[in-house]
Amino acid sequence: MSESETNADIPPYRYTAAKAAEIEPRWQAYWADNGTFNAPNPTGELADPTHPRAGAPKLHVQDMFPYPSGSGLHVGHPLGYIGTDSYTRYKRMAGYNVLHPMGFDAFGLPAEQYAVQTGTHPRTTTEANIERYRGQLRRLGLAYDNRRSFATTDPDYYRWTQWIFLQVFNSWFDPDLRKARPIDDLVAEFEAGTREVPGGRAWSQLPAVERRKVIDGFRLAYVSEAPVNWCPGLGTVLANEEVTPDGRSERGNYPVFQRSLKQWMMRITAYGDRLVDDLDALDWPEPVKLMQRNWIGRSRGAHVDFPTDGDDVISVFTTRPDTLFGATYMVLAPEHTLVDAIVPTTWPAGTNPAWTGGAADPAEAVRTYRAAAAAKTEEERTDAKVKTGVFTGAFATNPVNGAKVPVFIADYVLAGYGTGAIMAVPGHDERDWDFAQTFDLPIVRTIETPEDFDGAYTGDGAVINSEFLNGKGVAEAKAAMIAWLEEKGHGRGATTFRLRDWLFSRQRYWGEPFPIVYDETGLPIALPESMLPVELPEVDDFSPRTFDPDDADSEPETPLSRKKDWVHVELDLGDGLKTYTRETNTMPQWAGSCWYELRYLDPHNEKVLVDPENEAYWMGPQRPGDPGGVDLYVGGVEHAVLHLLYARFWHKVLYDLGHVSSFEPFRKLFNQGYIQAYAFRDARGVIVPAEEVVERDGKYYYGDQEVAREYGKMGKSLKNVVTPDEMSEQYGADTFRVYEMAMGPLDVSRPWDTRAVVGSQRFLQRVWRLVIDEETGAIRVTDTPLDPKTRRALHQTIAGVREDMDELRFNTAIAKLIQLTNTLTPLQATSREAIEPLVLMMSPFAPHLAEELWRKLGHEDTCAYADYPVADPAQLVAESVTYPVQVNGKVRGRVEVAPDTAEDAVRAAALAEVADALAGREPRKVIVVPGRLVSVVV
RNA sequence: GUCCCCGUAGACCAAUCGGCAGAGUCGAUGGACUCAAAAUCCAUUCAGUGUGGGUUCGAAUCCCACCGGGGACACCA
Repeated sequence: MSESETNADIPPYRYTAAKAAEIEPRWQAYWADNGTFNAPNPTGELADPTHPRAGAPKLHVQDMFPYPSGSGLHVGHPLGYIGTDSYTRYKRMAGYNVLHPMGFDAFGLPAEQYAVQTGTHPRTTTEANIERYRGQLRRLGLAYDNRRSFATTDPDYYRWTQWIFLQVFNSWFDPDLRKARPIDDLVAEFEAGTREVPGGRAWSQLPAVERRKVIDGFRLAYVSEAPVNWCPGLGTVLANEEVTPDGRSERGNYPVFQRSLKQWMMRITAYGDRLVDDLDALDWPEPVKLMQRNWIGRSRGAHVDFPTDGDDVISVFTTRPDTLFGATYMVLAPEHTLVDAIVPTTWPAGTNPAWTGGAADPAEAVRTYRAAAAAKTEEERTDAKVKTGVFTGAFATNPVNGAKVPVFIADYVLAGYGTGAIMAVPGHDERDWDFAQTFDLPIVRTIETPEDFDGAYTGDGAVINSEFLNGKGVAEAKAAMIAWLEEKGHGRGATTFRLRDWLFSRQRYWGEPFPIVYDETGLPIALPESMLPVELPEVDDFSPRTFDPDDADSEPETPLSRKKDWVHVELDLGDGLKTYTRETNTMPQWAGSCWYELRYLDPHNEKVLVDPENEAYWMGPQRPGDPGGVDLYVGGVEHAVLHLLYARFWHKVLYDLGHVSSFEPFRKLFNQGYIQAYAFRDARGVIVPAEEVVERDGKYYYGDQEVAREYGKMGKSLKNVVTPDEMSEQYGADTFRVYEMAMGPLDVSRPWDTRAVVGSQRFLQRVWRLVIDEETGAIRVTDTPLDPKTRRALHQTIAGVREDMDELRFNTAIAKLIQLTNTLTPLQATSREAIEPLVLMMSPFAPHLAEELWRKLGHEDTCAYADYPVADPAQLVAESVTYPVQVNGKVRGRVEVAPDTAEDAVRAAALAEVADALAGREPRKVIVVPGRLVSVVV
C-alpha cells in the first residue's frame, strides 16, 4: 500500500512524528532567538539584573564535554545530556538560576590522524565535526546557554590554558604550608637566607645560570630527563595513566617502551596527600574514589638505612618498620644504581650454591640475571609462580640488631617504587615468604602468629623477638620504631606514593603550544602574559613522525620543530632583542579539560580566567568545610582517574594561588550508564546489519539465514549504530528523550531497543489528545474542577515526581506521569486543574511538546520559567487505609479504616476480620505496622 | 588471585525503615474501529525475586556460602 493511503486515515491533529517535526524546530528557534536558557552572572558582560532568576539560588550542572569525533553522535552518547537537561529544566522551574553549558574537547589524536590520512587540516575537520555536533544537540532540544559554549581549540580559550601553565610554571610547592606559592617567594627566601639553597651554597655566590637551575628544580612544571613511556607507533610519549597494565598505549594499543628522554613534567606528586584527603569532602561514587586512592597509592611507613660492608648505604622504604627485627635479607631491584658498587669480586666463603644462579662470580650472576629480567615481558614477570633472583655476594647490616643480612637482586622488587630496594621480612610479607622458601632464607617471626599458621602472617598481634618493641601492638610498634630510627639517625618516617609526576608534553601537532622559549643556556623562559596566546602555527606537514611500533630506539620528533621560522624567534623579554628557540612539544589532550568548568562561568572575560565574583557565585563553597565546585557533574566512569585527577590537581593549584575560592572542581559526580546494543553474526562469523535482522520464535534471522546475537558497544564495526537523528525523524526528539529517560535509571547500562520507542510516542500522543481534539484541532480543556479522587491522584503524582526528579530517578517520574495521564484519559473532559500541572511536569522530558501545549492552553510565554507544580499536603492524606491482615505470614483478610485510626482499634478490627482463620486459637503476638499491615502470630 | 557492583514476568525496569512482589514500557493474546490492514484505543496474559542456608512474626531488601554477568586492581614493600 502506498504511504499516502496510510497517512489518509490518521486524524489530522494527532501528535505524530510529522507533527513533532513541525513543532520542534519552531521551539528550538524560539529558545535560541529569545536566549531562553541564558543564565545571568552576578557581574560582568553576562550579568542581567532583569533576568527572572537573577540573584536566585544557583545550580551549576555540567556534562563531561565530548570529543567531536567524525562519526557524530549515536543514541548512547546523549543519555547523560538528556538526563542533565531534564534535571536542570526541572530545577529552573523550581526557582534556581541554572547554569548548564556545553563545549567541545577538540584537541587530540583522532583529528590529527584523520588529517594525516586525508591531508585535511585538523582544524577543518574539527570545526566541521563541532558544527555537526551542535546541530545534533540542538535537534534534541538541549537547553544550553549557548553564549558560554567554546572549544578547547579556540585561541581565546587556549590562551588561558597557556596562562594556567604559566601559573604552574611560576609556582613551587611549599612543603611546610602544603600549598603552591609564587616562585618569586622562593627567590626572596633564598635571597634573604631564610631558606637553605640545595647543596648548602650561598645564593649570592651562585652564578645566574646556577640560580636559574636551582629555581627550575622547584617549579611545579619542569623539564626533566627521566625514563618516560615512549610509543613509537604513535610517535609520542605518554603519561603513566595512558599506558595499560600490559605496557601498551591506551589509544591505538601500540607497544610502549621505557626511554630516558627530556620532557615536561607536572609535580602532581606534591599534591598526593591533598588529592587523597580531599576525596572525603566529595559526593562521588565510592568506586571512583577508590580508584583514585588506588592510583595515588599513598603508603605511610619509614625509610631505613642499611649500611653495606663497603661505604655504601642501602636505603629502603617499608610500611612495616615494626617488623625490622625480622628483616633477614634485602632485595634490590635489578636496575638499582647501587648494585654494581656493592658486588664483590668473588663469592663469599660458604655461599649457598642455590643463590649463585650457577655463575662463577657475583658480577657474572648479576649480569646474567639482569639480561634475563630485561628479556621478560611485564606479563611474564608478574605471572611468575616462583620468585626468581640472585645473590649479589654483598651483605648489609640491620641497624636495629647489627645482624649481617645477604643482599639479593630480584625482579619482584620494582625500580620505580619507593627506593627500589626493600628489607625482606619473610615472616610477615607474602612475597618475601615466597622468596625465602625458594632460596632457603631464615624466617624470624616478630609478630605473635597463631599456632598452626603457615606462611606470612600479615595480621595484627603482639610484637615478639624485637627487644624494645616486645609486647606492643603493630600500630604502636610502628610509631616507636620510627621514633627510635630518627633518634639514632638510622632512618625517618616517610610517606610514598604510587603516583608519579605527570608527563605533560607530547610530540604532536594538534595541541596547545607551550608558552615557553629557550635562550642560549638551554633553560626555559616563560613568555609574558601579554604574548598569549601562542598560536599554533600553520605548517605544511602536520603529520607526526611515527615509527615502526616495535622500534624502541627511535627518537621522538615534534611536528612543530620542522617549522624553523616559527621555532627561532626574536623577542625582547627584558634584556633587549634576542633570538630565542620555542618549545616545540605540545600539551596533552587533558590540558584543555583540566579547567573548562571554570571558563563556562565567565567565557568571554579578557582580563581574567574567571571573575572572582562569578566563580564564588557558581562554584564557591556553600558552607564551612564545603569544597565548592560544580553541583552535579555527569559523565562516564572511564574518566575516573585520568581527567578527574588532572582537573583536581590544576584546580588546587589555582586555589593555592588565590584564583578560585573552591578547592575542588566537582562537588558531586554521577556516572551515567551506557546504552549498548545487540549485534548479529552469520554462520561465517561476519557481522550483519542489526537493523535488518528480524526475530522469529526467539531466533534471529538475516534474510533466510539464522544469525547469532551478541551484546556490545554501539559502533560501526558491529553494524548496530542508531543515531538520534534517525530517532528524531521516526518519532521526534521528544519521544526519543522520553524513551531514553524512561527505559531505566540513569546510572544503569542497558540494551537499546528501537522497537520499544513507540511506547513513549503513544504516551505523548495521549497527553496531546487530552488537550487537543485529533479530528478538529479544537482545545478540549474545561475549567471544571477535578473530582476529589482525581485531585488526590494529581497531588500524589506531583509529590512523587518532585521527589524522583530531585534524586535523578527519571524513569519512575515518567512512570508516574504516564499513570496520571492514564487516569485522566477516560474522563469525559480534561480539566485545566489537572492538565496544566501535567504539561509542566512533562516539560523537562518533552520540552517541545510541553511548550506547544502550554501555548495552546493560552499562555504567552515559554514554560521554562513557569512555577513547577507544588503538591497540596492536604491532598496527600488518603481517605482510608487498607490493612492486609496476616496470620502466620499469610494474608487472611483485609480491613479498611480511617487513616488516623488508633493502633488498638486497627488491632481489634484486624482480629475480628480474621476470626475465622484463627479458629479460636489465641494470638501469641499481634504486630501492627502503622499504615502498612497487621501480622498475627498464633 | 584480591576488591567492588549487579542478578525480580519473554525483554527493559518498579517496590520508602525489612511489611500485600508490580508503577510504567515493549512483546504476546483477545476485543473495538476497518472491506481489510496499519495506526489508535480497551482488556488479558506472565514471575514469587540466580541457587542453598541463616536471622526475623515477616526477607527482593539484612547475614553466610555458592553460581552467573559486569568492572577495578593485580608483586607498590
